[in-house]
Amino acid sequence: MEDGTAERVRPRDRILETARDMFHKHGIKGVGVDAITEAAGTNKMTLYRHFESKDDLVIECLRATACSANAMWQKFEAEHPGDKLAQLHAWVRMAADCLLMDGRGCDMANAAIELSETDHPARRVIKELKQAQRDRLVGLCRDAGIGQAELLADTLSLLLEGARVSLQSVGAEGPSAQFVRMAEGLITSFRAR
Amino acid sequence: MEDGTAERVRPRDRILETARDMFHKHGIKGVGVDAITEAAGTNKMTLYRHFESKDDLVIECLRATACSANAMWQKFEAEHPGDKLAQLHAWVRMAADCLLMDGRGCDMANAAIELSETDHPARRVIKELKQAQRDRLVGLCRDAGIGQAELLADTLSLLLEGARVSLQSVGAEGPSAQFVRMAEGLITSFRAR
DNA sequence: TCTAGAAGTTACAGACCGGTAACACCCTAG
DNA sequence: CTAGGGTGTTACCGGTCTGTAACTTCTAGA
Repeated sequence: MEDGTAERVRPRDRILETARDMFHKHGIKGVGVDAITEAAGTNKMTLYRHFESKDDLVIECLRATACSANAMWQKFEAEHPGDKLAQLHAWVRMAADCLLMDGRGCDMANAAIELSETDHPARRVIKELKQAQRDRLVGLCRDAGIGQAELLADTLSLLLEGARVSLQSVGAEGPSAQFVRMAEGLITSFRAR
Repeated sequence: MEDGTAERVRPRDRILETARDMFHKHGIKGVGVDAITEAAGTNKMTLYRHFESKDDLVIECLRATACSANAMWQKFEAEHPGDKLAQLHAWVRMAADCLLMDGRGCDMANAAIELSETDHPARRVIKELKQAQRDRLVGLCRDAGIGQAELLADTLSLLLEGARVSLQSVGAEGPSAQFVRMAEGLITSFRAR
């Protein structure tokens, strides 16, 4: 029986999803493997049968996050096929929504801050995934016909990254409240050049 | 003997300075009080005679950081007395220098990310100190004769915050490398309005 | 020199952490 | 029905963490 309802989720996936959520909310060093497995309705042994170590689990969580981000990008393309400028505005809207909904920032950035050891295995992954996201945004800006595509993409990246961390330190009434206005203003300004 | 050489530093100050440095480099949850006291050439009992708890020490460290930031602002005023626009450019230069020199981001922001518990005592302090810095930058922009002073100040804030975290996730070759160009461009653009 | 308070030392409590071993269980494919 | 792999359970290891107690040593000031 292949279980058409698909109700039964594999322990590995449950652990991964639960860990993602808990790492996101409480930070990596803020949750232990015991808490994760308990919340996932399983146990520590099962976790260590599927993941080599906590660090390994962290890395898999980051990859899963990157995968979700990919889905976002595909949604942009699906909703505005071929219209790169509309996709760029959709990116801004999505970013703003994340700011409003979420409260906690980017998992990769948070992990990078928390895992300060320069040789931590997750650092490689974070760097490469962040780099991929950057390239994607640069590509989008370029395809949208913006001259200084790299500069706009990098500026938007920094603005979003800054907004996410500002949200956590100053709060929602802080500078991050103006994110959309800043981003849209920048796009207009770069398009006029 | 009042010790004119002032070589002898009080244990409390040694602990505070050492803790600041270590928290900055390795994060709050990344260093224990034992490591701090050992590096400060003292012991745990002395730490707990001067600070109620580790959280209390963290808060004092953040206040000390804010105090250092104040000194920066006074330096701007001293170097460019009355010339607010020059002080704004000095702020950009200082921010860029910090990015190049440091590698690790803003202590307050890092702490906010690490201490995810919403009721953590340090959160109040972080918020109020960050708010003060923001107000200061807004005031500088306004006094420099910029129309939309709040918007420029907030944009610069987010850019710097973003650059600091981007530095830790993507690295020095990432978007943060363009910080000065972005900031100067923004100032020019806002002045033209 | 005497004294009081600050600082150092050692040991410990109690909790949590990541990770492993041994064993019992269940469920599904053959 | 049966075999075997995935899973659950319990107990444990060694280490680290914050925080405290009791005691000794140092040092500055009268």
